[in-house]
Amino acid sequence: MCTDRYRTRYRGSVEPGRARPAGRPRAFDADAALDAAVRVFWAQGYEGASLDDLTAAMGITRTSLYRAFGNKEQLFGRVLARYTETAAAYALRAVGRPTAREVAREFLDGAVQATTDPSSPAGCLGVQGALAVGSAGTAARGVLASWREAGAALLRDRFERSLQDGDLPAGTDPALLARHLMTVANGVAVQAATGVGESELRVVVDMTLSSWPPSPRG
Amino acid sequence: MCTDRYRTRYRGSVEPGRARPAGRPRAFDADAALDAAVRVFWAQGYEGASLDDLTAAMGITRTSLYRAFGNKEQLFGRVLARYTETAAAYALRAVGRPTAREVAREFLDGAVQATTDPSSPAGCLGVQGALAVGSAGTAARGVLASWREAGAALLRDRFERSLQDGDLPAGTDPALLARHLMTVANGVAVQAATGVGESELRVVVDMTLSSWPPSPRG
DNA sequence: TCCGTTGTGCACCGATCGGTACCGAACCCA
DNA sequence: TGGGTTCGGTACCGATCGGTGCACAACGGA
Repeated sequence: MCTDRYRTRYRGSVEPGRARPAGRPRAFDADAALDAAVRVFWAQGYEGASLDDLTAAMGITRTSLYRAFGNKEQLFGRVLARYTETAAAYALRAVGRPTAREVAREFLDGAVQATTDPSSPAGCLGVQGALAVGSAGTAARGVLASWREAGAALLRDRFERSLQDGDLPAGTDPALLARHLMTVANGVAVQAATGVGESELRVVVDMTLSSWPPSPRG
Repeated sequence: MCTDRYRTRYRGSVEPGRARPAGRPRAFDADAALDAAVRVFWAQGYEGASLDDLTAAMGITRTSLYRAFGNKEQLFGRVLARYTETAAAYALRAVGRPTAREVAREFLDGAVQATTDPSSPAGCLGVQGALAVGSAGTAARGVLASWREAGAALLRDRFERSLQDGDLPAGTDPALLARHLMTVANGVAVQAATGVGESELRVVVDMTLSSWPPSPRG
């Protein structure tokens, strides 16, 4: 049964000139399945993405997944490669720019666009691939997001007071200043978790503070 | 058996004037056990920290943990509160400073120190509480760390070329420029995952680029 | 028509997860 | 010395995890 469906899907995913390999043809589009796996890992992280989640999103069975992609870890490798050449392509685009300043602009703009695109999971697979959690940890995830927001609110309230005291130039947005600091601090946390040491991060922070408060227009 | 040990530990953790509660006294120091739990969650994240990991580090049994702290989620709440008033105390210290600039300096300096202290797990519990993974995900974790490092290397190589071309001022450190951009980009990813939208992050990026390349001394 | 090869689907594996029932031990009070 | 109460340790629960064995289906080639 289902021969027609198999035929159609298979022929649709193979260029006309290629010789068909031996054995029963695959009943699904491997590239489409991989794209579906990207979204699952992106949204739920490595451990948070169960095989049931993956197979459901990819529309294939456990056995087909293992035959086509090896195991979960190897699938994640394929997913990361695919992510790099699609959603994270802005990095390669950026380093192709003619000046260092344009590189920086393109890199950060691309990061914002990729991590906030409503048609994709929020954030970056490379950061939260091991950050997101499964269903058991969604509660803790929410608690931590609130915790970080509380930190931003703490800074914002403080800067509002600075604004009233004339400690900050009029027209400054306290919420944006707070968000800027939180962004750098969270980035520092990710760098530290990656293994970057204190001395190097100290210089990064010095760079950030070399012109502070920053003006919102570059 | 073990009566002496129980007596000693119990009396040591209760102020002398307090009436001892009814029933068998606790055989462990709840505060010390909580501190141990902080380190486990900090290093391994919420889901990555199994009850076996926690009980082993805290030196108590499963039953004692549930009786003293409720369940895993409630224990995590206690852990987060404890973390806030110890390792993350720099945030409250920062907002107590007299000027906005000193607030920013203290906040970022404190973040660096807390996340890179060799006597504690690397990173920030608030960020990687849902970032770190258990034993099953350590491989993926390493892959992702390498992936982020590859991104930093990509930028660094590009800026080295800029330096040779005279596109960047002599004396600039390409590695530090790359690290600075990666830090902001990773921070953006965390913000986006927390729910911050594109427009707000765009302004944050504009702030970063308003003076770029930054000088290493603020 | 038969064979070799590859994909599919079902049922199942051992391991580990968070959480708990149960009972004896250790305390206070009467 | 005997209840009341809380804590500690063992042994266990159902659910879920990643991964697999096996029989059958669908193809190319002989």
